[in-house]
Amino acid sequence: MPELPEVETIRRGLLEQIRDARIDDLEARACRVFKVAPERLLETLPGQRVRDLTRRGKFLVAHLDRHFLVVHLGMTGQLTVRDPARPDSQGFIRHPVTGLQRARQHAPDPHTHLILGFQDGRHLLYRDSRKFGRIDLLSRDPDALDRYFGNLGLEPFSEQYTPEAFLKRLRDRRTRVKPLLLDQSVVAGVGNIYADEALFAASIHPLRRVHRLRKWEKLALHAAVLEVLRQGIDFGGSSLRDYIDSEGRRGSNQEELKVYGRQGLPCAACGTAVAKIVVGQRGTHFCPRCQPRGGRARRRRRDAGLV
DNA sequence: AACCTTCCCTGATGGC
DNA sequence: TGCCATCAGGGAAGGT
Repeated sequence: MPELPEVETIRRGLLEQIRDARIDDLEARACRVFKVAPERLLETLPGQRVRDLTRRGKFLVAHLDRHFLVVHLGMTGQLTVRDPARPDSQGFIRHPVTGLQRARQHAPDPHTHLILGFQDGRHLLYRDSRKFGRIDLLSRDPDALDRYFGNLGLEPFSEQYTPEAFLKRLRDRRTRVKPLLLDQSVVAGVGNIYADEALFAASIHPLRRVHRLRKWEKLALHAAVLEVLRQGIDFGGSSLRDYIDSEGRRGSNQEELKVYGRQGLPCAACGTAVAKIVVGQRGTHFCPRCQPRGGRARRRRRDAGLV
C-alpha cells in the first residue's frame, strides 16, 4: 500500500539511480496494469533517456525525452533496480541487532510485468502481484500532466496546500471524515495508513461528518496530514506488507505508527486500547478516548457527568 | 454532484 | 498436512 511517503521514498532513490540512463530495450508482459499497449512502449521507449522523475499524489512520472511514463503502484506495486551482474536475494533481511539492512535486488518472477533495460546493463523492474497498479504513457506536451491529473486534489508540500485551500475543499462536504481523506480529489497521496494517523494526530474521530467539524479541527487536520506524511518520508515509508524502496529496502515508519495496525494495544497518549472498525470498506484504527465521537466539547461534558 | 457500494486480484493467515 | 474461507485495500465503475 504505497502512499505518498512510500512513493516519494521510491522516487528519491530511483532518481539517483537512473537519472539520464538510456532505455535500450524492454520486456512487457501482457497485464491489466498496462493502460498503454505494451507494443507501443516497445516502439517508443528505446533510445529515450530518463531526464527527471517526479511525483503527483501517489503517481510517479518518468520524464523521458519525448514522453511521460506514468506509474501508479496500486496496492502491491514495486519498482526496483537490478544489476544482472550482481547476486539476487530473496525475502527481506534486517540485521537482528542493529536493524541495518543492505540494499538488495530481486530477480524477475511471474509478478514482474515490466522490465526496462538500460544502456549500462541495469534493469528497472515493475512488479505487482495484485495488479492494482497502472502504467501509462503520455506525449510530452506542456499541459499533458495537468490534463492527466486534472481530477487530483491538493498536493501536500506544494504551495497550493494552504489552510484556506484545504478549508475550501472541505466546504459543504457531509461525508464522514475518513472517506474524505481517502478521496484523492481532495488531498492527493493520503491512503489508509496515513489517513488513520492524521485523524489521530488531529484528535478527530473517523466517523465524524466533515460539516460538523469545527474550523479549528479542520485546521488541525490540515496540519496533521502534513505532519504524518513528513514523518513517513523521514522514516523511509511504512513497510507493513509489500512495500520496498528502489533498492529493495524496507522503511521503518511502521514502527512509528500510533494507531494503524495497533488495535487492542494501548494508545501511546492515554493507554486506552486502540479500536478498529470498518469505514467505507476500509479498516480504520483510532483511540476512542483521544478521538471522541462527539468532538472535544461533548467529551468534556460527558467527563464532567453532564451528559 | 455527492455519496455509497461493489469489484478487481493474490498472498498470508487461521480454523478444522 | 491439506483445504477452504477470510482479509488486506486503491481506485474505477455503477447505482441512488
